[in-house]
Amino acid sequence: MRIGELAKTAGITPDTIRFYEREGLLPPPPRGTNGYRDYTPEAVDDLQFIKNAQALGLRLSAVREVLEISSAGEPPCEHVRRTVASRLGEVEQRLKELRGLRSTLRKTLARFDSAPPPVDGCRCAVISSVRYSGESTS
Amino acid sequence: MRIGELAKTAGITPDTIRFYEREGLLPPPPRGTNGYRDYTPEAVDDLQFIKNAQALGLRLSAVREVLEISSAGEPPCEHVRRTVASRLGEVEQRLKELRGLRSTLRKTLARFDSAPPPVDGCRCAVISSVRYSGESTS
DNA sequence: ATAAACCCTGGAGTCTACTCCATAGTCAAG
DNA sequence: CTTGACTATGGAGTAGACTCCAGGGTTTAT
Repeated sequence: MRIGELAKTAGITPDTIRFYEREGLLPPPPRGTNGYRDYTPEAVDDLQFIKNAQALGLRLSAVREVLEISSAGEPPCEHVRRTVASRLGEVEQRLKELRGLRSTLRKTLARFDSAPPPVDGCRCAVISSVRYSGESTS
Repeated sequence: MRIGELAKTAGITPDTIRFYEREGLLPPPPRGTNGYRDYTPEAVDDLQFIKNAQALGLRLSAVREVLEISSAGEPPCEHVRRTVASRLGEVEQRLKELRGLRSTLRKTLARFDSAPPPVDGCRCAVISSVRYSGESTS
């Protein structure tokens, strides 16, 4: 099948597929005499694999690592397990941060209700008095 | 004071201060005859204000909005309140997503324990069978 | 006087995962 | 045959918040 059909089947765009190929995430398919990529149905699974990995919050670089190990003949499962475990750690850390941030935001909002009326030319007394507990935010 | 001293006091780098100035987040200070920036102690508060806003997870563009409103003579408090409230909504949404992702990751990890031993040349049965509930992840 | 440490500018690079573009060749339908 | 839909390539652009660099002037301490 051609790239457009594959894209529609996988629910992404041809541009993304070509991007994955450039990035080494998708094996380059054979080409027809016109130069068009000619995919086998396997490519759908390849793309689904990438989507699944992304759904776990893995980066494309992690996917590439897995594929490299895999194409070296090793079963990449142990590597994947470690990647997933490490990702879980990140997510838990992030949850902690966000809970702290939520608390700060709530307190900040509450402070607006008890804040003195704004003075002309002031910056914002509430923000100026923010005290935060967490670290990174974004 | 000069930029290096201000930077040290505020706990950031001179590069970041110049960046803020370029971005309109920090008023350009007067210059000495040598062209060096010459800050008043107020600049420390200005930087602290930015840091506080960032600690609430606000973007620099939001900070800039606040400063623009403020320098137009209006007290920006109501705008800030709405910004903070909206940010709280984002954070709560993100918490929801991350809890979903954490659950998926945990289930995925658990599946490694009950997975059949890896076969040579396999991609990774566990990832291939991921079923996710949440939407965005990153 | 000389070296270390500071300051200036404009501009490019970082990271991630795409997305869009121009230019051009190819194919299918009417 | 023309029109429109598809494909190809290489390269640039996006967001966000910096960070680093080259190439040059200045200050400070020894």
